[in-house]
Amino acid sequence: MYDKSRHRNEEHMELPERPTKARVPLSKERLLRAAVALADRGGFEALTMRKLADELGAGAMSLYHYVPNKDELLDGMIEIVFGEIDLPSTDVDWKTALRQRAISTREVLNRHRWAVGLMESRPTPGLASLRLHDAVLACLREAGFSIELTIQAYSVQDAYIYGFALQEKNLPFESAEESAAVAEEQVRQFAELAEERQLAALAQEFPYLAEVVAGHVAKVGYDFAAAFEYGLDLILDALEKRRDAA
Amino acid sequence: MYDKSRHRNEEHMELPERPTKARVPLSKERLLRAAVALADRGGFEALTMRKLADELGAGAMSLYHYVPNKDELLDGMIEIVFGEIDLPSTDVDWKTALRQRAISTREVLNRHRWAVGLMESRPTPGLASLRLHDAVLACLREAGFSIELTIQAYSVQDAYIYGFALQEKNLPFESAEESAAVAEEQVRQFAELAEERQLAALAQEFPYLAEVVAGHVAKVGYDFAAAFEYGLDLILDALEKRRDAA
DNA sequence: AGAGATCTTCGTACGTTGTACGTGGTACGC
DNA sequence: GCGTACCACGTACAACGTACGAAGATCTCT
Repeated sequence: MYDKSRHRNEEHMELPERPTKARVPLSKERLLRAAVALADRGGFEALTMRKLADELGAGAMSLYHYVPNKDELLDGMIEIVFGEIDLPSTDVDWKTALRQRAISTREVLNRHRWAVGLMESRPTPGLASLRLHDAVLACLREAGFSIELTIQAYSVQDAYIYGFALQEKNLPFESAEESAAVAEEQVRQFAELAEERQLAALAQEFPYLAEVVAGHVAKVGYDFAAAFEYGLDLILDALEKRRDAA
Repeated sequence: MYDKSRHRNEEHMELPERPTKARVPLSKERLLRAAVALADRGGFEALTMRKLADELGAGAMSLYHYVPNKDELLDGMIEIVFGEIDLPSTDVDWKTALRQRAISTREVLNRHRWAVGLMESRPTPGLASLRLHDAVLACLREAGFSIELTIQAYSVQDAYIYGFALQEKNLPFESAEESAAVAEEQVRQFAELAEERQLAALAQEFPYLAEVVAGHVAKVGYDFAAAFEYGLDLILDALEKRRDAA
């Protein structure tokens, strides 16, 4: 990093030392943003108090002036993630609005994969989280869903969204464009296992799996965004029917 | 635990020392079962190589004779969990069969909450996992679903099941019976936040959230099993319609 | 029976983590 | 000038995963 032991201006021939970089004061805001960036870049296990401090050009213990412990740091980071999710619009019909917020949620969770599995589990929701919850509930209630059906609708949607994000969590690639990589990966897994059992025997033992992998995924690839929206529409349409049947 | 430094039968006045407990030899099987039990009891963070060794009356490094590292230990544990999930029956119609395996999956994931978030993410699926995947695909294909629709159907179901389990992951209570506890918890969270902002202001800022929490959840409680099955049936029925429309 | 050889067990030690504690420096009121 | 905050950080400790190599246990072959 840089030499912390040097004195201020004792040696007047020193470099100007770019005051902007070093002089930005620490703050909870800055901590959280740097932590999110670090986790995005290196994954959850790269988020270490020491590494985060290094990133900020500070000592590890300095962080504890702004955050009581690592758990609260995580809470703050999750609040940032929740804040990035689009609230359902009030200008369009409920299905379009909820569809959009679901897609937005998936995008955000794909940007911050470390957050999947932490967001729903935190015991104390923050303001951004509450705001989002309230907006979604508002959208459903104003669309004529009963309280009971609203709760169910929320439960189904969120389970689906977070479950889908969970499955995408540690895919080897980043964006859905290079979907052919999935096929390669799948096939490679088969090949790996084939070292223990014979490949033919494996395809024979799991014929339907082989059919799907070889016959479809490997051929046309797999578009996660499209798959997500298919299931999403399936759920939203079904919810609408339940509402109208009541 | 017990005194590891004692010699075999040097001191003949020793207790019979229950040979069954201490004499059961270590084995990968035993490791995995003990590890699952430990994680079930104390949560994921309680699963430590040292604690696991203690549990087995062994030294920490002894474990590494049966498992190359902790990650492979986790893989083995996850295989056990997958093995506990009921395969879809071939004797009943597809919807009943898949309904049953979904319910079984939720139960298993509720028994082993530490596994949620690990199972889908492992890069190398085991045999139990493959067996389950194949059986589910078989069920759908034989019910007349096209390959494309089969993939979609699988994706939607699993996303929903794992997502639901994720939401249940760190609930404060174990079984769904004491569902009133949820309400209490929810209300307590409101009360906690009310220390920063006023309670009335909070209910005013999030009116729909307040309506749902106070107006319904707190009154009738929340039955997770029923909610799960409601969403599950919604999805399965919708899938059936898509199949018949093709 | 004795001598390797092989299989299991484990003590010690290292590097990394979160963080308790106390110390030093800077800023600002009087 | 002198406290009184506040802010930054060095050191230290317990707990973690695990590399290394040395013991003990068991088996094999003569």
